[in-house]
Amino acid sequence: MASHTVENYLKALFALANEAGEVGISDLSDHLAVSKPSVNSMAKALQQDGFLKYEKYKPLKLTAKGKKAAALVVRKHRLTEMFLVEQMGFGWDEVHDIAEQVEHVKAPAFFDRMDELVGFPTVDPHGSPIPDAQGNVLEIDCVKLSECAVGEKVSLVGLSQSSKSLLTFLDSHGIALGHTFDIRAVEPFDGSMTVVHQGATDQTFSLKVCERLLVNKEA
Amino acid sequence: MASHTVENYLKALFALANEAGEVGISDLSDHLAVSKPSVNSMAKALQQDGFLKYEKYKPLKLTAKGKKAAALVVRKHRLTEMFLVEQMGFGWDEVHDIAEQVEHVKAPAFFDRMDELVGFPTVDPHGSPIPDAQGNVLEIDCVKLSECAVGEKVSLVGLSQSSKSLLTFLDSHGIALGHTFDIRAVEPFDGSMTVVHQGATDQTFSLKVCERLLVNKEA
DNA sequence: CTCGATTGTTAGAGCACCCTAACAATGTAG
DNA sequence: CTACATTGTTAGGGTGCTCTAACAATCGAG
Ligand SMILES: [Mn+2]
Ligand SMILES: [Mn+2]
Ligand SMILES: [Mn+2]
Ligand SMILES: [Mn+2]
Repeated sequence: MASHTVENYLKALFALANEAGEVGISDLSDHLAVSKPSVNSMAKALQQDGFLKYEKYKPLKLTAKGKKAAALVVRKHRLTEMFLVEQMGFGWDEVHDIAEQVEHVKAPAFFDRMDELVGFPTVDPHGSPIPDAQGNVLEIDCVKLSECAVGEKVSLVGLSQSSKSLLTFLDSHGIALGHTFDIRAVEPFDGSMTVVHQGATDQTFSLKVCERLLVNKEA
Repeated sequence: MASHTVENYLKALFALANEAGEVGISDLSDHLAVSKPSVNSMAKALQQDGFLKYEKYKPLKLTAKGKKAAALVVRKHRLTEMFLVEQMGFGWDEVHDIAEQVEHVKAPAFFDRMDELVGFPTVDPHGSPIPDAQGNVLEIDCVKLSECAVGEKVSLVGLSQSSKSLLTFLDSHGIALGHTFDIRAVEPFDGSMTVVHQGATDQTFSLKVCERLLVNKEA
């Protein structure tokens, strides 16, 4: 099994590839808060173990083996988050840091039981998909709220880069997954949007917020 | 916070001191499956951090700080075991290895919630006491079954060194914590005991088994 | 008291992971 | 096409934890 450290590298590689396409040494260095030379030598080590294809000055590419290993760590992370929320009563803004550690436990039965107890979920508490036991990830069909037009009716299905502060913001506005928005107006100047939340209250969100809300049309 | 490795050393030190009194480098070496030179240098490091009093060729002695740190790891381990059994449906013979890893998670809220969800237990699934949040351990009043005499009626309150094979043995004989035994006979030749289990079935246990069953007189 | 077994220590090295300083390659703006 | 910013690499070193080989201290039996 991969070490705690290696698992975190793989997860970061996987996440960055899925949002930025190409992953460079610097991206990983920023994301993991580790120096570039450290990433560089880890890249060589991961290549050695067949997790990565690495060529000098070229973007890093996970191999099939690397992708699967990464997806399985993501699976453990997201199952843990789901378990923490559903079975242990934590808030969706409290679970990421705990899951960041629990994901490294080597005990398949532990995660299998979590899966069972929360009813084999397909998404985590932030709407991100949970890879299956083989490491396959289901793509979720959604767009950023910021890309929607006036008049559309959408429902919140996920978040892109759910940070603690975003989650707190959403909590304070009473917003949760599944809630609906009727888009009333888009301000051309700064891209802020005015919507009707849950068919009831009017709310205005900055572009920054709208870019991080992933929604599904046809509410 | 102490590293995964240091936490395991502290826990071993604590456990060995509580059962063997004096703890030597070799004891720890055996218990942790690590070479004696490794233990030797770790002893110096732990001394450096104030967890241990170390003098050449003398037994190792945990300081108050060391004892508290160790007890808090034990607390996390045993709360985890309790949680795994009570909330997740694992058997008492499956939880130790999982807890051995989960105990190293740095997230007080995680363990506090476990504690709450299982109702602030004082003993783990094997009858061992759970230290409190300050690191105080309650001594449990018990004796080995092997030290009891014919005619006594006792109840099982714990196990000394509960190994997987012991737990499996007990399971296969339908024995659980809280069960009662009427001591019918003690074989002078090999120390084996014949008892009435739960006031119903007759069973005979070898000395080896009887030495690991901790019981309470006056059932 | 002495010898041999046990236990503990030192020396020397390796592996995983991390760092800074210096330099090289790459890509882009002018 | 050059100049500069960005990105990546090498060199060299450090920490935590581990090991084996060799040697030293301690303890108990005879
Ligand atoms: Mn997360
Ligand atoms: Mn992690
Ligand atoms: Mn245990
Ligand atoms: Mn452990």
